[in-house]
Amino acid sequence: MNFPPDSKSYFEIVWKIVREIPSGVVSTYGQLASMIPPPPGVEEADYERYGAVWAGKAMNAVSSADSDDVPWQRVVNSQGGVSLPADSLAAAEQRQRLVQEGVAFSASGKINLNTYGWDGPPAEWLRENRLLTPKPLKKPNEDKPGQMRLF
DNA sequence: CGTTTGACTACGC
DNA sequence: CGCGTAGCCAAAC
Repeated sequence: MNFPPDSKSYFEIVWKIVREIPSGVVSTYGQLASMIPPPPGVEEADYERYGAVWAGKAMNAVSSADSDDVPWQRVVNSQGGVSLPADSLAAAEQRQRLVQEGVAFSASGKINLNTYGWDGPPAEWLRENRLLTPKPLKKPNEDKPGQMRLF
């Protein structure tokens, strides 16, 4: 399917959402896309598949646009890892910025989304902006409800 | 003007 | 748990 007819406008929406991500937590490309309704003329199936790619392009466009206030470092891939070339300067900066915010990386360079994953903006904010409920950053398996920890 | 290349993911080994 | 692949297309080379 084609790139959104008005990619600039799509980017703006992505940036708007990213600005809502609090310090110390992270979102993913897929989660961002899940909050944005499919642009006009885009089949839902296609959107589900490539929405994350568009979110990535939106992030790619950040530094070169009037979007310096977008906390781009808080967007990672579905596995909780930095998606820039591992040896790039930008990747190093992203990791550093996140650590500065208190986000921890595992030995393999991944962030535990169960701990640092974003739940999304308040329902009211979503409604005001005509956006959808984000897909959870999952793995309900690890923090078993009902299983209490004794210290 | 043909090729390569992405700030993605889910899926299969 | 890690690596490769498909699907898709605009842009940079």
